[in-house]
Amino acid sequence: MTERRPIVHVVDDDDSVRTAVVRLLQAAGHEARGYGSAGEFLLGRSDRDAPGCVVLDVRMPGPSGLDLQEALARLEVPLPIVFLTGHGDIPMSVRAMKAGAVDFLTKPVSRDALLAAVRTALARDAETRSAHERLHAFRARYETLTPREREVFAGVVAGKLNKQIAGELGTAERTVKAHRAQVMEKMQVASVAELVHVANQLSGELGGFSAGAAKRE
Amino acid sequence: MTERRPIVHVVDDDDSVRTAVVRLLQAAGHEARGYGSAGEFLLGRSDRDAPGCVVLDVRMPGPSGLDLQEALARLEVPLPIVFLTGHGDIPMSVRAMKAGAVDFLTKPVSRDALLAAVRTALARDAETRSAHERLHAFRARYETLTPREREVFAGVVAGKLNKQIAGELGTAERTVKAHRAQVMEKMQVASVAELVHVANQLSGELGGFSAGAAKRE
DNA sequence: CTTCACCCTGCACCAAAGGCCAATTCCCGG
DNA sequence: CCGGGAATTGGCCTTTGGTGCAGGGTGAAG
Repeated sequence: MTERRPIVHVVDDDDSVRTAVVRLLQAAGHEARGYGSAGEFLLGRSDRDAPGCVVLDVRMPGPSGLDLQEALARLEVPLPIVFLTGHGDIPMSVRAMKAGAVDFLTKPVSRDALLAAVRTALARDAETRSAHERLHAFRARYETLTPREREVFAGVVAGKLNKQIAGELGTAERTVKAHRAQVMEKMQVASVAELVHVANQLSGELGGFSAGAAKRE
Repeated sequence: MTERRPIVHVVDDDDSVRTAVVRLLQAAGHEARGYGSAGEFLLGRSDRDAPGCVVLDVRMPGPSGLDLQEALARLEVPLPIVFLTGHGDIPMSVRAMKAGAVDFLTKPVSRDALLAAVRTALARDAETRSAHERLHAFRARYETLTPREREVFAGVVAGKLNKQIAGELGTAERTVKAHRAQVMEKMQVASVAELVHVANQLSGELGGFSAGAAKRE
């Protein structure tokens, strides 16, 4: 895979703080880059979805750190954020944490605390990123299914018999078998168990089929 | 089911604040009870796992709110916590939020903010509680499986053929079929799809079988 | 010793799933 | 108008899955 080195983005309008943090991170072996404002950060990222995390000052001229957090949350794979501020208050920190921030540190921050938070953030990013990639492959395969195949897919995952599926779709059982084989082929799975497993993971994004009982009475 | 009314536990050493909060909650239609200390709360709960949530002051004589939070986290179904304090700081709020607190409010708190937080807490409790109960039933059924049946269970969930399972267990295919039927019976599912679905949910607690491919080459 | 739960197995039978080959109809874009 | 993908259906045959019936073995508990 593209084993890209994670990048720590440091966004702070205070030059001295920013460069100090960047150097500290680099000294600890991280790839770090500084930005003077939220806008600069958003524009300057060539690699839109490269792995990494953000160290962010809350209070800055222009868009605040919280605004930036909101913007980042809309990315496909949102970068974890470590807040770092000198003028914060409790409601602000709570809001940031509720919105998924990894940590909310106050200046002056200890070297260890910052590094620990960054490590946590990078770890979280790696996790969500790999989870996301795993699902991405399945979603891509699902996209290749024809409408009819998707219906059969749903039926199979729900534990229905070919006969039942055929009845519901108003077609012959033989047809369902054909589609079913196509589904297994396209989804690259060898057993119903695997198919269900995949479906469960995708369920959030595809509208639940939930494997609800077949309920043949 | 036991549609018990959720209870809001208010823990605060300040009598006036406590009674005020309790009354406010009761006026809003909640079942609320007050406790003067963490210890009093822990001892006074007859219904160990009744639904509800906790409104908690961080700074109290004796065990602090954060200590109590830690203690609650060890319960089978931890009660969601809304912190309410007059003497908090950012690190404290961050720590509380990281530990799963629903909100961290500062005194004086607006009536609406408190009620909103309590509503959120109760909603979260109801959710985790129902999820927990759902899994509890499955776990109980899984407990009734004999060792052999569990092995077959794992095999089936992994998408293996009866023949393969038989080979691995060193028994006849017929035997596997027998166990398999028992498993379906005991787990109260009608299809492999359902079984896999259940297994996926339990996987965290049972050591993953992950439905990894059968890989018969 | 008897009872009981658990484990194992054989035979037969039916239902369901899956592979192989082939053919028809519909509809879209070139 | 035509090629081609999608959807559909058929038949045929093999492998699996699921059930019923019957029976045997072992170890722990009463």
